[in-house]
Amino acid sequence: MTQQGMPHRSAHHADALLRPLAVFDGVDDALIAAFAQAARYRILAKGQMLYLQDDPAESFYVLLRGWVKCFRETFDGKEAITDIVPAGQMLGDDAASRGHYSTSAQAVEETELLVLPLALLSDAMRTDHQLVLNLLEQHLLHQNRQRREIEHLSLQNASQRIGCFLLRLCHDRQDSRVTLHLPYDKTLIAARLGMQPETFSRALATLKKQTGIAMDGPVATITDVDALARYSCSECTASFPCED
Amino acid sequence: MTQQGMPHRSAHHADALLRPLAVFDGVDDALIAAFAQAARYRILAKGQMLYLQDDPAESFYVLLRGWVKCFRETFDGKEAITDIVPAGQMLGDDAASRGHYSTSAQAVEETELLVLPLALLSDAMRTDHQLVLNLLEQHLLHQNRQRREIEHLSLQNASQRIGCFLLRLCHDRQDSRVTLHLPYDKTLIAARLGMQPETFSRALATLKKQTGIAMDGPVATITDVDALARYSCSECTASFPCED
DNA sequence: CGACGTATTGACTCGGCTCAAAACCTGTGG
DNA sequence: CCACAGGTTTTGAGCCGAGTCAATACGTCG
Repeated sequence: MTQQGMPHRSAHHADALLRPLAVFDGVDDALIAAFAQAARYRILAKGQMLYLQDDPAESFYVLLRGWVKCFRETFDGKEAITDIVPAGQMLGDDAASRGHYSTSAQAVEETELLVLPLALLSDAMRTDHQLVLNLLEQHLLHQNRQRREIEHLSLQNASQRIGCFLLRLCHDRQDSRVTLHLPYDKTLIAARLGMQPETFSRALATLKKQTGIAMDGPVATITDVDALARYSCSECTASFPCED
Repeated sequence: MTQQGMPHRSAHHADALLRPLAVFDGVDDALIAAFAQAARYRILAKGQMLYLQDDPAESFYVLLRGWVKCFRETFDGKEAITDIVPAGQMLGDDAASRGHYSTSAQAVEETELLVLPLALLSDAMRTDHQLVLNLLEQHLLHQNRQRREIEHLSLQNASQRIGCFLLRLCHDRQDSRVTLHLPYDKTLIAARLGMQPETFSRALATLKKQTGIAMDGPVATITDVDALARYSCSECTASFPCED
């Protein structure tokens, strides 16, 4: 048994990692086991590409640790980030019907993931009803998040978008005072929110003045969550606890 | 037989209208018939609301004629348009799992539609595999379109967004010269593209100068489709025939 | 014709982008 | 421990695209 440090050797481990995923909720054990059997383990270094937009797709992925940036780029090198996927999420599964990836994907930092054959997913989708229902459910959630992005880009200014981003990091906001660690670079957050790093910096400064938040490097302290919500969500179509 | 002018009386007619929809592709005849039986016919006047964001949902709809604007609005009345649905499309079906509508919907002009019970859809989703696969497929398409919106909002300027909008109206562009009629008001197009009417007007003027297009009221004549594509798509992540 | 909704044009403001420089931070090797 | 190199973040100055407010043209329908 190659137990410690090498989960890739063990279908048993992969099984335990796959089972909690939302897409596998209520799905037949045998099917999950089949996926686990076929799973390969892989580590990406920071900045390493996982796949390229329009590449023919043969695998989808489950992130175990780290972050992956999904983006598309124009001919002259500008990029639009469509998603930054956290650990515990599935990635690239939307290629199942299209046959090629709709975005490029790159590791933001050192990242562990499971590699799974897309063909297996396509096959399972043909027969497993629950699986398809779960996929549909996930895509609806994703769609709502995208809808929110569009609203924010056209209605909110830079400071409000940052505020909204911070609010979404406060899941546990029964407390009015929250301290949290930014999940990744400010530069990357800026890109994610569709603005330049300089703009991010300045907008964050005004956000500090307007609402009572304080920053110490990558650590934000929000003294009054409600004030932040009032400021950020005033131009938002969703009322505060910006539901996912 | 109430044949002409009153398709709402006839389940036979509804059947013929539902069958060509992408979601019903390959679906059991009996199931389609069940939907047709339950279908009600309705006409909306221009400007009439179909449903409101966050309303409990009991129906979904199939547009037969006209256009419906889907949007959400902020507390102070600004609105973000998320979609403008053409005839032949389904509407409000995403409420099946959530139980309430995620946007408001309003008729842009006089609009005919079929009203169908959402409960029937939910039931069918529980048992009919093909239907769920079709729904998933449709949502993936929709998601790609939304992704494109996000890119455009963050990368393209006003003129390029308009150009891209026009290009998407030229499905049949083996010909380099195309004449087309704008599907609805310029004001509405402007809102759809996330800009003010004034900006739209000015941006369209520069687009005329830059590429060889001409406008006569709501009729656009594109003399050189390729030139328009070169101008509009230079900041786009998709190469020209901006696939749907 | 007059009235209303739609479209354009003008003058001005302002948010965010660009280019450039400085301030920080973090890790590395002497 | 310090010096240095690399990346990240901040600050500054100037510019440009799009929003705003206001006025004017254009259509169409009564």
